[in-house]
Amino acid sequence: MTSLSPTAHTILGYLASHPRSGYEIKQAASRNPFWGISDGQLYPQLRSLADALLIESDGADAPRGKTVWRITAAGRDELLGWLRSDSAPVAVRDENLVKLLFAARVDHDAAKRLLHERRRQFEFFRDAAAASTPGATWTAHERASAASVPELVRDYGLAYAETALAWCDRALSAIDEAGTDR
Amino acid sequence: MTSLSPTAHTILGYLASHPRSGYEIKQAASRNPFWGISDGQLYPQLRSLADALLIESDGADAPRGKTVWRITAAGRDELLGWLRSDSAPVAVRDENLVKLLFAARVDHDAAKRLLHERRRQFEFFRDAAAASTPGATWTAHERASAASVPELVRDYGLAYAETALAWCDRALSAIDEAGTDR
DNA sequence: CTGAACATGTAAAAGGTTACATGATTTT
DNA sequence: AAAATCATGTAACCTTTTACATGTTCAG
Repeated sequence: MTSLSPTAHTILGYLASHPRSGYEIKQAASRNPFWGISDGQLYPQLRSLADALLIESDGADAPRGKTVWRITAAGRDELLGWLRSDSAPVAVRDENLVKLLFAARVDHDAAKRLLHERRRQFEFFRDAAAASTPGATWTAHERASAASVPELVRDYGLAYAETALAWCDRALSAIDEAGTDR
Repeated sequence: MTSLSPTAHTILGYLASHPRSGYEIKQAASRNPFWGISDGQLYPQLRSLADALLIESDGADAPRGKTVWRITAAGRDELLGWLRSDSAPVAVRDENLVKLLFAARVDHDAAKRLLHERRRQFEFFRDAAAASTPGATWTAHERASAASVPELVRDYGLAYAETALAWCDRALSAIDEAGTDR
């Protein structure tokens, strides 16, 4: 029936803890390295969630002409159903790594360049993950009932970044060794 | 002006080492966990690469009505240019992890279920990465000039999977501890 | 002879990004 | 007074996925 996209469900998830404006959802999402929500998608999705009666606004517009959205009971049911359904496998789009695979055969310097680029990318990723503590915006009650999952998720991001950075260093050494005897 | 998508460039990359049919590219891509190419995209992309004179086929159709494609000099230039240009940041779509973030507050059992699902996903991912040794299809000369990059890329996939699996176990213990005193 | 794997494609829809467009409020 | 940030939205485009459609060859 409803058949919402994962992005729509993610929006529902952000509203489950407390009401937020589109702008606030956007900011929360930008701190989440595992599911981005683009500008041009967020506001139309909010409309269609409202049309489906899964969220609603206090008709009264808050200070800066912003609209604060709140999840409905039906929205909570929808969210629960999503949380209990099977997830799509993790999908990674890693242009840098694909290039590296093809570069080695063709251009030794390009391979080194790519590994340095990769290091920069993952340093940025690590810093974003470190800053993504959603718990900071939660109420005391929410934090208490949440066990420590948000911290665990942050740690996952950090472990992922550290693994990637360590690998970059290993790969750079390996390539340099191979490069000395050309 | 060509302005090809990363997917088109990836196809070029697969053809750089040796000629292949669409089906063979499809298989190679399915073993690459870092850049998937879907069925409905591959064949149209091959057409447009051929129209742009970046690849060409031996008009003569091989055995099973398959078409073998080969990269042209212009295609090699295009590939080189791509390898040397900046890469899009790594993008991860991790539905399971996003759910987990929202599930903890709401449904303790759902969180455990998600972590077990995640374990299964990454066991599968690890096995796929272990099997993705593109070097196996290379000629001796290609392997010699490639340093050990494909092996490094495979190791990256394995390290990534192992990090994720270890984290699942840590998260499950943490959640179980929190769960005993509810 | 039947099923699995080989092999290539098309059409429609969904999903997502980018760029554009506008205006209010707060800080410097 | 300017710049930064807050705040919402639209339109066009691109990419990708899904489902469908078709036919061949090889192994059991």
